[in-house]
Amino acid sequence: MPDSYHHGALRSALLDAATDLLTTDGVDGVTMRALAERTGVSRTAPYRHFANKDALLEAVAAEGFAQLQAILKRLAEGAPPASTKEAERVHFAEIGAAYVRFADAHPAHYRLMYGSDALARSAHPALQAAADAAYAELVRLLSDAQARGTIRSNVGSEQQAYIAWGLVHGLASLLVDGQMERPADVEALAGQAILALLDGLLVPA
Amino acid sequence: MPDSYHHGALRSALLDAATDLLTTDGVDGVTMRALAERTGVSRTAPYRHFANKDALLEAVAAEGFAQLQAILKRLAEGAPPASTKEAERVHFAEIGAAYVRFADAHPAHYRLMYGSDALARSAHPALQAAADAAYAELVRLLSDAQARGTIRSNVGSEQQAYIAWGLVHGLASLLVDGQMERPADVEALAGQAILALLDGLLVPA
DNA sequence: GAACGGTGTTGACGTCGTCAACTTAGGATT
DNA sequence: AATCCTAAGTTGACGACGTCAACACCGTTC
Repeated sequence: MPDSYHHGALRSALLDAATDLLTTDGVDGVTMRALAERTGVSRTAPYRHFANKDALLEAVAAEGFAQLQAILKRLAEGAPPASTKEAERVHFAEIGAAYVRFADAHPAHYRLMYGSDALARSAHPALQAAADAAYAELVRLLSDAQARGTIRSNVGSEQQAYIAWGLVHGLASLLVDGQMERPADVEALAGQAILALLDGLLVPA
Repeated sequence: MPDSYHHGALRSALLDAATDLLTTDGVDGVTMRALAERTGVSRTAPYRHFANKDALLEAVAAEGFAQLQAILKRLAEGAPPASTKEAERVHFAEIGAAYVRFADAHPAHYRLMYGSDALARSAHPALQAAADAAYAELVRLLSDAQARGTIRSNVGSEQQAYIAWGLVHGLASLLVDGQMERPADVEALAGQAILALLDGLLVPA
């Protein structure tokens, strides 16, 4: 039913179009009017499915959190619990690399999720929940490693999670915001960063 | 000369007003029209001093880079070259804390400098230079420490700079973008993060 | 004192998000 | 089968925004 008065699946068509525009033109390219045009409806038709632009962007961001969480969860569960210390090192590095790879592959999406383009969490509790779910994977990873005795317990795993998250998020941010020259191998840099955090920068005493 | 036709110092008044608005209302609060009103001139008067809004924001961001660089430089030079290893640890932690303190004290400004609100570096070479100058302080800090034998040389100081910068920038970003619950003591967290990076997360073999 | 150029003003345009009022079409109710 | 209800889509309009074009003012310089 192409030219019917009612679109039929406008809501999901809008989300798809928004993701497309986000990818090609960045968050500024996502305008209600452009979405309407892309989906072949009039300017204000999207308002029948989303209260306003923020609500639409919230849905797009939430999809991103779900994707990221799935990636982290799959990797976190791929850890054989009683492997060697070296295997654990490599595993942590892979997770960090996967996080940065996600940001690098979907920069505008990542910015919408975590950057200044992000919506105020307080006004969007559903988003907060989606973000928390992704973060929880990271905390679990670290508290498990503490329990196994792999990593130190001199500070709580919550604080370690802040630190580890800060590191990968920092690299991801610098990358998607174009703040650093693009390294030759993004994932290798992320992996090295994790290894540096695990091993320490100081020369051992 | 209050009510004279010509303002006299509009350019700097605009920069001050922009900094104010940035602080109170965020980057979205900085509109050309609001700046004009604040400085008591008409809508388009600012265009006599800045080609467009981006040029004005560029000047504001550049001021931020200069401030940050000054902070880092002062701290970097405060390092007695032949101090104890423990003093060096603390010193690094202080620098990291100072970086995060700057971001925390001027969140909107920091976002304009480094976040998604930042202008495209390619289009603003002067900004690139200002940002590079601030970053150079960090690289110097690390390469000096490598030369002294304080920190490892298994990877280059350039990569260590990426990593260290990633960590403090990540924490700063999470903070200014409201992604994490505000920790009780921001600077303490930043300092701990640096110490964790220096010492390593892994339980020593 | 006349011309000039830097500075400030007013008017207008196109873009954006969004509200209000109207229309359409298809399913449920009589 | 005729009716009505309602979700979904449309057009028109508004205010905010960045910014261009044309004009007004005024201190400086010949």
